[in-house]
Amino acid sequence: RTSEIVTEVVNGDEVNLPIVKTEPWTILAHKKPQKGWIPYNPRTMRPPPLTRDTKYVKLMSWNVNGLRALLKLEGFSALQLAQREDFDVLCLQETKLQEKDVEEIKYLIDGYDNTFWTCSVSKLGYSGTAIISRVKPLSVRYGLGISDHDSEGRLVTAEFDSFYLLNGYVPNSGDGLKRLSYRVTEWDLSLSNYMKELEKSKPVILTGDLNCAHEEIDIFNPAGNKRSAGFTDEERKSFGTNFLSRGFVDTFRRQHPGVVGYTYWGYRHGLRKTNKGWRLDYFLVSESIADKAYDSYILPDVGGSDHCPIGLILKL
Amino acid sequence: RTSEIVTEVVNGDEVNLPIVKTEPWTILAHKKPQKGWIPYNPRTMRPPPLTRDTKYVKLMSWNVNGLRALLKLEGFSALQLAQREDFDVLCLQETKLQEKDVEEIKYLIDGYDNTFWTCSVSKLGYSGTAIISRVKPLSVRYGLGISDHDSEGRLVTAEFDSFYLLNGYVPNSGDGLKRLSYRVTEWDLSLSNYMKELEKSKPVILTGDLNCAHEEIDIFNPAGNKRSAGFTDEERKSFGTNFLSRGFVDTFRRQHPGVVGYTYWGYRHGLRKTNKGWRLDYFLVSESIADKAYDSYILPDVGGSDHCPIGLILKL
DNA sequence: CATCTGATG
DNA sequence: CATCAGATG
Repeated sequence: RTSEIVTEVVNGDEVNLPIVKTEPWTILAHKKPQKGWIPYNPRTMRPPPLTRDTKYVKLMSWNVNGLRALLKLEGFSALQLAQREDFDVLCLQETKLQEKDVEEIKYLIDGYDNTFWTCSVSKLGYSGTAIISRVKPLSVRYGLGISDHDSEGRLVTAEFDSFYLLNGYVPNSGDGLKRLSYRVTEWDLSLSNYMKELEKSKPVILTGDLNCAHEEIDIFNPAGNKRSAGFTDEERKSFGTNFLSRGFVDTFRRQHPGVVGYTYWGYRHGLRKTNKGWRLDYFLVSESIADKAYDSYILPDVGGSDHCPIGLILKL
Repeated sequence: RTSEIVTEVVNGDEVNLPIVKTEPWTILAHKKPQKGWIPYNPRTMRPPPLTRDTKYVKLMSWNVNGLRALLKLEGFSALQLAQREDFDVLCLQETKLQEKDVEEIKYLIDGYDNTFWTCSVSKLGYSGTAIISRVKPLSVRYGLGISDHDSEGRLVTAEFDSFYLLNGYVPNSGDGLKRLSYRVTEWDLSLSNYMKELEKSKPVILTGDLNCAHEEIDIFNPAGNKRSAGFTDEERKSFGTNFLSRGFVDTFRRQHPGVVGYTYWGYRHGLRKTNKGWRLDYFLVSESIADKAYDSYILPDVGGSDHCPIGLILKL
């Protein structure tokens, strides 16, 4: 596979963007869009850049659906993405790395030498996360600290001065919803308990693929997906009770009520071209810092995975 | 993958050859070539075409290493190969088709409507053979008629007026030679018994991937492969006792003593470019018709598989 | 270094 | 329609 390489003028220079240029934000692909819903368009809906004297941190999150495959993609460059987006921390999900692969790939972006990886030990080449940071975290922990839930490498936490950053890949409920009850009653609950525990000492940020489109606005065909993994009532309710009701704010939705912004499009049937997607990737933050979220954004034009990256600019 | 498409002038017309142009015949890749050995070169070593008044049949055999992959190869056309080589019957091995795939692919070459397929039922997507013929055979049988050996779809026999044509894919002895004894004591023996049985009524032709390089001349590095599947003493001896000593003639070797002609080059390490190969594919014929073998040849320039096609022109 | 399957999403 | 693994050659 080759990612379509698009040449664009950035700051007066011609650069090759290591992206697939689909412009999904031009399309609102809802079966019955409610009145007032509009498509997310990063070109018009992002606030102006912060000035240099404002202290802030830029976080990015991306489910890469296999990091080795992404890095092999012709035209893709992690360094270029880092330079263009200028993030301080990059959180990856579904790296699908084995522990033996991590050593080779560990320092994939120059200048980001603090990297922390989880790998599934139960199923090889499955799941996996990474936190890749410019600055050294105060501490790092892997998993939930509950060995029952930690064999699939789904969570890594980095502690920074003013917050804990959790990078999670929530279990998919699977075909036939065979893992739905585990996912909702065990994983979501354990994760939110863990977050509440951490919150006692510092604000918490949870990012990653939470494998749930919360409301009808977050999925292109709500009616047709009521029993699809990621949009069951059980998962949506769990999202509400475990995360939102316990004091974590969905930063994109707070910033953009009534805006349709997807972060995932299945590979099958060219759903990305017609913007038939789901919003599965989030930045949730403790209520106490929700007002510091300056911009919670989506980069729907970055290809190479069935998910696109999302970002959060947090004022400090 | 793309096969390198080569344009060449054939009969005054420019045609795109659906082939990988490697010219292995220019190289004699023997560790210690014995005096007098020369590389096979189809451009200089093939006899002149038979005139139109001579009755003959043209048989071709090819281990395609996955027929669906071959057909998907950009630049490959089965019809073009058929037109260029003008064979009457094409025998394939390692089609790797499942029974459910056969229906779609069955009539892959216009004008060759008599097609007969075997598929492995024990291991899906493994082994498999086909006979694809312009003329309708008098009868067809699948397998050896011994159910123990017939679950892997390794043999198909077509009866024509003046011979039986057997198309076989002999079991590989495997890593660690774990199947060596089965292959030699069961398969080779059963196959040659079956051939002798058929021979009572008509001459027999066996073609296909016999998974054995018979003599040192048939492999680029004999010393290094004494315990490799396909060149063990056991397999070589079995080739001699089961086939040659029982009255079947290796037509290529009889026509070309002292000529190094390979039909297989492992994908690893670019062995094809340096002509480091094996001769694993054969046309063996009953002694009674050996003198009618006008040309037993190899087409080392046809790519798309780790084996190349071989052919036999048999006068009738 | 290819093919295939089968699991997973 | 992608990723990955593992079997096979």
